[in-house]
Amino acid sequence: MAWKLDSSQPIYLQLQTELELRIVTGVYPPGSQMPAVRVLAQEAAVNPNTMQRALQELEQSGLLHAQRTAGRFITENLTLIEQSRQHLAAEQATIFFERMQKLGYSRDDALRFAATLQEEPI
Amino acid sequence: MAWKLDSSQPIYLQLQTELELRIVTGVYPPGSQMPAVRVLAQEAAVNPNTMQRALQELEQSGLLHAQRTAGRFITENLTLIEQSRQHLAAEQATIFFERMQKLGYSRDDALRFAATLQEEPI
Amino acid sequence: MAWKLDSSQPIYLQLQTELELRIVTGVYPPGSQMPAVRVLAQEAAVNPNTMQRALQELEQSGLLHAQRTAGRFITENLTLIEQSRQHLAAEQATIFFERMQKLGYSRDDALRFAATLQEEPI
Amino acid sequence: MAWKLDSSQPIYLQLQTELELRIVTGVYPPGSQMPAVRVLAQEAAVNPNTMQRALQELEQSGLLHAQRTAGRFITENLTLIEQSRQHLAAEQATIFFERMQKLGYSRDDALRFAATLQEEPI
DNA sequence: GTGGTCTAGACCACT
DNA sequence: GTGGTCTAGACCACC
Repeated sequence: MAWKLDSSQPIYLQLQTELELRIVTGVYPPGSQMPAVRVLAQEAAVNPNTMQRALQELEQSGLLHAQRTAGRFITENLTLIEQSRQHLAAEQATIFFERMQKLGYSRDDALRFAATLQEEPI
Repeated sequence: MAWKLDSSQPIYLQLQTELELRIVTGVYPPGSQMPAVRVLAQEAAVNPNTMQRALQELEQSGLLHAQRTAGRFITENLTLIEQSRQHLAAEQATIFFERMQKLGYSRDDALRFAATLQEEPI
Repeated sequence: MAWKLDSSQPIYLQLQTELELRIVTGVYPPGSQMPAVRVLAQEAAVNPNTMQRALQELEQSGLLHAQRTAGRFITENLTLIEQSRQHLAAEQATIFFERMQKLGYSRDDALRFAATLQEEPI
Repeated sequence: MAWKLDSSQPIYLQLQTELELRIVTGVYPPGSQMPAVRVLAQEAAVNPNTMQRALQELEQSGLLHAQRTAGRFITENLTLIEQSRQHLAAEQATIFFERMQKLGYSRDDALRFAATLQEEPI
């Protein structure tokens, strides 16, 4: 699985977003066990500590819970997962609005512009 | 001025987008002279050849035109600049739609979601 | 059974408190025989001499009495055990008051505060 | 200043509690600048990363805020500090109740017992 | 094997 | 100088 990381943001935040995305999209289904920290870290080619930090932050949001020796598990709370999905979506929308504002589009203008786009506009 | 470059894309494409953005937003106003290649290259901390390539691509699009000895100038054709602005905007909108699709939002859903966002949603 | 020891206090005092707690709470019932020193020492992962010292101190308080060859026995004097229970409780209350005083609570304030706590306050 | 650490709990949690205590009791007054991470770490004889972790957790609670290059500052929000004081007090009270319960005292019994204690009961 | 903690030491951006 | 991030590698408790 692809772990694309860049230097525009701290790695642990990017890992956090990617993990959240995978949970929200069902790559890691509700109630299932997460791969071990060390496995994920190797996949993403980062230090286990960095991956651990990303996982811990997700744990605070309740999306994950760790069982000392048994591993980490995804929450079965679908409401929480749906909230997370909306959180990620809000993030994307905000980025979009920010960048459009740089180009001189108000939020309304940006929405109107996007609404008139053809399927493959570039 | 900031030149943030990453390795996710060829450098010259990132330079091109940044230059386009500056022209479109009036940092480099219509009809004015562009800074010299060497200056721009130093600012962005890239090889002058790479900057040269980005500028040449912009010449092809008509946004810039070179005058043998006097340097490069931004076009005075405002229609062209407006087209470029819409091109950049379309790029952003496409990125937005792609990411929202990953999250399970259709184009309509994405627009509806964005429209309901408050000012400081994150 | 858990023997959690730290370095904040002499080991034998910690052993003494733990043994007292077990007698008071009936883990070692009145009149019954104590496990052998060596067994206790191994459980707690301490030197038998250290455990021996803790037991001797308890003998002085009357909670235990040794019978030449047969081993050590817990007292059947329930009044003595009850006194010991109150002694341990007083210790805890004192610690509580000390820490609350550090936080700016007088003894009365501390009691009033504790009385208003809900079941799962943290 | 004393930094007493034991192994009964993760160090960063103990540091967190100690820092909270110092803020709440005015050792570090509202609005003032905290000593630098490296200074605190040396004082407590721990790794700067461990101290940093403790500080970051306090930052999440709002008790501190970091200014990238200028240092960390204690909040001026007295309400927040008072909340923190009550939080620490609730922690102590809970520990007290737990230990008294081990000794066979209900919450009411524990309070009644503590209320009858003389000044120097041990 | 698992997650959790800690240390040592490095580099970065910012001022 | 400051805080922030990252890595490498160690040890622990638990089962």
